[in-house]
Amino acid sequence: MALQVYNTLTNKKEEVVPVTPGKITMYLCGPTVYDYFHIGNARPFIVYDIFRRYLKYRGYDVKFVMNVTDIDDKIITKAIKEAVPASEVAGKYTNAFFEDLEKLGVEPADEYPKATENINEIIALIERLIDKGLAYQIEGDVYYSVAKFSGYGKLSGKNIEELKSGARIEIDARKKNPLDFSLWKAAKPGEPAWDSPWGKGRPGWHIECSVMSMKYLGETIDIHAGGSDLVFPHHENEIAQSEGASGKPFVKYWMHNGFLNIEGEKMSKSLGNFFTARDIMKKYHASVIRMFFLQKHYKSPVSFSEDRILESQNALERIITAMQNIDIVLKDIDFEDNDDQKVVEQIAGLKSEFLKNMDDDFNTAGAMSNIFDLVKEANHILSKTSLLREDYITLKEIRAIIEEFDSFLGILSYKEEMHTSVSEDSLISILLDVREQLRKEKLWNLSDEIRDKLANLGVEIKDYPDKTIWMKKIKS
RNA sequence: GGCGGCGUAGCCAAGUGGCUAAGGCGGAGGUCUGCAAAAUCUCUAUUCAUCGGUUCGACUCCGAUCGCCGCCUCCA
Repeated sequence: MALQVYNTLTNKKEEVVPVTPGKITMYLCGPTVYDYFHIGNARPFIVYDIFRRYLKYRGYDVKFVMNVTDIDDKIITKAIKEAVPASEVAGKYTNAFFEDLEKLGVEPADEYPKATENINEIIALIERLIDKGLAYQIEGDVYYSVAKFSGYGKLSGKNIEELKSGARIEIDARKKNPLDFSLWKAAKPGEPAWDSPWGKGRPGWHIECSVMSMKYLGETIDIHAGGSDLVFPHHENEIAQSEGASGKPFVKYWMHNGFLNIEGEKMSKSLGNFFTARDIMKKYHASVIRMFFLQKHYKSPVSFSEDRILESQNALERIITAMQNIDIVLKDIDFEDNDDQKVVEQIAGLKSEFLKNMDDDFNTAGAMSNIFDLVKEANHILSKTSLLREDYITLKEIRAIIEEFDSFLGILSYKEEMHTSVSEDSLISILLDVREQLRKEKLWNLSDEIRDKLANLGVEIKDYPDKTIWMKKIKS
């Protein structure tokens, strides 16, 4: 089955046919850097990271761009509050953004263009829109005239007349239409500003994504993604700007992820009901957070709570433990590398189920169940008293395939990074050596005391016939 | 009011017009183990919000009702 994606533009699942065969251009609306991002903001960063890597795994040449909005009302407000330059606020949280992304195991985008580094291009696009009669200038501000763009509303399914009658739209008497949005904002005293044909000012929020998408990926791109709250007005406005200027379709497939709710409400900065990703990661491994999102469909709303995260942690440990157990069994086995045809076919069947789910609008929740099918098969073999040659081959295959999938899932690092501190590692290994001696002498009281005390410190021990392994674990 | 989405076991969560409705977490019991942990085996939805309709047949399609959420204002 070919790769299918739910397209917000058509409200249907569609087969992905790239603009250029074999290549995928993908744009994700990035952060406004005025604060640390929260765990809800992390969702698109993680899920589209997984999708992008999956597309690469499937053989597409993927070019992925995410913008950084580094000039904006919120940044200015924060800068005033903290009595520092806006650029300092932006700089600080841009750095934090990259740090957190890396910790989340997100592969760097091909480009991270910043608004302030594309002012000339932004001005050029606004001029183009003015020339085409789609935008107009008032006292140093420039507005987009939505009535001039016939496709306005096609993404969000809204029409201009209905929107106009909506009570929540702020009326600015200078605008031709209340829905007209700003492309360029005249500078107020003390605000950061750039020279432009309309005087000193700064770009509106929507224009930068149009500029950067077209600049780095072309006038028509394959996938443009973001949270579902961006459908209107942000993405609607991007279409108006981009298609208004280029006359070409802006995006083939619009993808929108669902929200993270907390106690039934959307997690958001303005509601104040949020946890920053960096705080969550102090307590839970990034792989656990990825697992949490992987177990849900990206379009569904998700409730956040520590219980849910813990559930994901336990589920992830089932996979990790199986991988460790396979390693222990396979470690001393030397078998010639000739594959068993029956095994290969069986595993290929399980593999194709997984890929089928991923191809179906990135059904990661379904795909994860296929991973657990593999885990179950491996555990089943591991529990047998004596293993046949084909058992070893099956284990080897299962291990390889899960590792292969992890090239885009990014969850197996849980194991490795639970052992980060060298000094801690060596101390524990000494304790375990001692305990091993005690166990040989059947001094169970002492050996159990070591185990229990380590457990109190969050170091969990598992005894196997020929070795003992340990990992750090957070208990609820 | 308009637009979009959702309601599947104790919890999380896939899914299909028709064989036994995935998987995970949690729970119960048995096995294994010095004890733990891990693992394994068995059990944990005669039923998919409610009510109608279409159909030989629907949880899956259509309509209505109830409930929940998002967007319509900055927002992932």
